[in-house]
Amino acid sequence: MRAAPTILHLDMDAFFAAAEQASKPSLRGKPVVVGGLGPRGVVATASYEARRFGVHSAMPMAQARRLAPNAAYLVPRFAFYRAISGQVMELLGRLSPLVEPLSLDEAFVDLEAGGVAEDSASARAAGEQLRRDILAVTGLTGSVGLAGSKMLAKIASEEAKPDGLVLIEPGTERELLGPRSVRIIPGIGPATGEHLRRAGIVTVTDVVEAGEDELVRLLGRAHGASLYRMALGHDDRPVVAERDAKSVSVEDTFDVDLHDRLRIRLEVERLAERCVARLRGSGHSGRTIVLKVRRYDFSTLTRSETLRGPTDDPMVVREAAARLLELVDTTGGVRLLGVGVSGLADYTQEDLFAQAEAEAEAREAELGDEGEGRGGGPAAGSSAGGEERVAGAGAGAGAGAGAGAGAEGDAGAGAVPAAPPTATETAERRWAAGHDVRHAVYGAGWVQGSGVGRVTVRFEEPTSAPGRVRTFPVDDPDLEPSEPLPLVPGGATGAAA
DNA sequence: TCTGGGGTCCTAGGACCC
DNA sequence: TCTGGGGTCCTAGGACCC
Repeated sequence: MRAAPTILHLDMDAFFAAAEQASKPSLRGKPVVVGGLGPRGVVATASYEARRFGVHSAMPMAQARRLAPNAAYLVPRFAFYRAISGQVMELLGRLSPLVEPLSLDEAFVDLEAGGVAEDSASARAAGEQLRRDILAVTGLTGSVGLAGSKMLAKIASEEAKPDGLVLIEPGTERELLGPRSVRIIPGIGPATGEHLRRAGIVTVTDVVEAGEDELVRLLGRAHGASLYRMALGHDDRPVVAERDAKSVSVEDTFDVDLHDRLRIRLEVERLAERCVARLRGSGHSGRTIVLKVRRYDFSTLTRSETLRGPTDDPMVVREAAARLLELVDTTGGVRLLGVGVSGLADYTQEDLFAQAEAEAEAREAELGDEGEGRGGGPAAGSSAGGEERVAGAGAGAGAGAGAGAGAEGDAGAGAVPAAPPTATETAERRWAAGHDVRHAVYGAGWVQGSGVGRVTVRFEEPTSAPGRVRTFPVDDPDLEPSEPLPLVPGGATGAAA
């Protein structure tokens, strides 16, 4: 806890929805919901207009449609959001070398380390200037929290929403937090909140009065102790610029539960390959393969296997995932499958030196197992790990960085169709709601909807007046998908990440 | 038409070692 | 052949966050 409020937390306001409104003049001031449009989609972000109808993040899309039938429903365009996020992060980088992104729309900044603020007045000035810069560069609003710790800065930005700035003066945190619900403390979710409530602990003051021992008894060592410290306003966690990834995973929820064992196996293998593509794209390999299965009744289980050494070989991961699937009973149907890799190592197969080292270590471990070797023997089924990685080295050499690019475009929020798409479905998929298009005659626009062989386009762009709607056949040769346009006049934005 | 996708951190039990 | 404590690794599950 520092004496001056020089830790800044930025949170963009209703980020995905606001980006869509900035991009589409006809949606400004109207309820907009961004999320998965399939039968099992959920809300990623609702605009403030949509929130007035009770729509919020993580709500099933079907429920949102009942609450706000007249809202605009759009699929997320992650490449677009990533490009805007990049601009925002660039602005943060001008304030300090210590910028810790938490997601596309959120970050901590250590203003003191950047030398741009040393007291309340200079911190507030930096925060206000940042908000003006973000608006000028992206056309979007963000809320800023300033405080002497990360936790308080985050609480402050929450209080500041939307489009505001709140500074918590060091020394005032106890009286500010005291009467508030424990739920304002980051990390206290519905389950912990309910657990505490049953113990008679509702406010932050209640937490302090309960004492550390009682909290540890209720919540366990780490959680209890950290909640107690947070309630006192004690939080010394530093802003950390570069955090290493710990795992990479992909998962799909299917529009309809999968029953056919062969189909399930095929999907697991496809997921394994996508996962490896992402793994390689991030320049990693990993040791532990995790299979995730969500059954028809929403019960979720995971099975994992740790190899002797890290791999980024698609075949090794695919086969491990397939072995793990053999351990799972899928009777009754499966709604979600996922494949992940953890225990990441900082190199890929192309890094031959590191690879040779890992193999030497693997051999040592193997020998060691018979003698004085230490700690846990090789996991079941891992015997293939070492050898197959060698086979993969040749195949891996060519793929490299490009592999990750495939993951860029995949919109996470949509569910996967249960059957191969028909030609019409494929054409309609090209015209995903909300995506930008260009027509040879009418110019720039975006897809308002598609179905029964037709696509409806609204012709407008970020800097134009609200435009009008026209409908075309899905295979109209004059119509083609296009890149997002800059949100601000003369802005360099928009291009895919 | 109930409930996405990508992460992080923690706990708890068992194996194994010293 | 009875007790024991500490530490690491692995697996499975759960809470939480955006």
